[in-house]
Amino acid sequence: MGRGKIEIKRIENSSNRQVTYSKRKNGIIKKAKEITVLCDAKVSLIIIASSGKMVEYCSGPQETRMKILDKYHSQSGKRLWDAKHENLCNEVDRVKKDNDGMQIELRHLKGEDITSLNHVDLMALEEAIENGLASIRDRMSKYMDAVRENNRALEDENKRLAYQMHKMMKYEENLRDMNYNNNNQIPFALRVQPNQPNLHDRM
Amino acid sequence: MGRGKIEIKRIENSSNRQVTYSKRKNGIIKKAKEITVLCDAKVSLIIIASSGKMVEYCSGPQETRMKILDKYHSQSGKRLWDAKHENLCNEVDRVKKDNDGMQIELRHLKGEDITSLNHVDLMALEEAIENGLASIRDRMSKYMDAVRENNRALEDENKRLAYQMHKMMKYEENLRDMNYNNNNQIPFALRVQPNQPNLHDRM
DNA sequence: AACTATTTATAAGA
DNA sequence: TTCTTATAAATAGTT
Repeated sequence: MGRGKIEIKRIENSSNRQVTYSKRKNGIIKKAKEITVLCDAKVSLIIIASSGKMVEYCSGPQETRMKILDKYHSQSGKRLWDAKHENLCNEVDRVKKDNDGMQIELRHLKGEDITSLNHVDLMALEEAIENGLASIRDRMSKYMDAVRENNRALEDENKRLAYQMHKMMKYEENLRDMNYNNNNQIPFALRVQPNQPNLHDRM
Repeated sequence: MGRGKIEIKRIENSSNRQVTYSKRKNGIIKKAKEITVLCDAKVSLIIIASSGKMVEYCSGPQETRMKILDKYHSQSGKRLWDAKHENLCNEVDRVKKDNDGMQIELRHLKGEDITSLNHVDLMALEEAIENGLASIRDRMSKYMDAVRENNRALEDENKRLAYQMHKMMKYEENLRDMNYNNNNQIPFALRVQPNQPNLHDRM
């Protein structure tokens, strides 16, 4: 119906196709409205262009479409909602399963509910926590290293000093032995205890 | 389009209405098929006569109608499915939201994706991690305390020893000054450096 | 988006 | 319903 007859097959020229789509889409919707009014019919019409854009017509208010689709469902016998319904149920189950798993993992990472874990689980959990706290641990362990190194150096120096003190005390005794005539100029308080007992037990 | 023009309003004559319905119904379905082929469109069309009889056209196989209705659902935002479906959809959304939240929390606890957090979030996260690792921290901090305490004690003793060394060296000098006649019995290597420089900088 | 020559749909009649 | 047919409507190609 136009200047020339056309075959009913895909219009290859893209812009022609687009124009024809627009015209015919309007035509169909107009027809749908007309049959609705003329004949008391109910119509649900949805058209989606190849671009994805959708237009729709529905006789009557929104709820009408639902009734129409219900009727379709019951008369065609084809599963339309059931399949959808089933898919949704499956998805809910799947996501809930994920949820439960993550909830447990979260509680474990927070140190809760870990009494029931066996030693393999615990090791895996420990590894996860350790990885997660890598940065904090890094800082802490570096700090610790510094403290211990300082500690060790102090111990070394301490030993050295104690050793020298010891030698020096011996020397002092020698001097005193060799010089009875000199009056004592070293107050007793200055005498050295060469080492402090039990210092290492505090670790 | 016929022998006479008609107004678009309900056809009161019942059999006329029925005839017109039949003709126009076929016309619309034909048009729907044509636009499907000509323009690559997707169409879902359901027509219900006032008698209740339904006819339908769907471009493509059965599953296409579901896709079309899905598209309708998502683009129009209008509720199409019954309450059961809606509840399921809501549940899926809710559970997925939970899922996402937990996934994020998990990643944060594992130290991932934390660059985007502001300082309040980070503090909360830190607190959670700290609580979770309370036992590990406890052990570590007790150990650390012991190390530091030992360190401090060693430092104190070190200072005390150094002070006494200092005094003793003075005393030795006095002794030497007072006894020029004695030959030197202290090798140079035994002379004490009273303290070790920069020891605290290692912290 | 408008025009218009044609095709197509269909109202009325049988 | 279906067929026919005159006529209204839709629209393909064009501007």
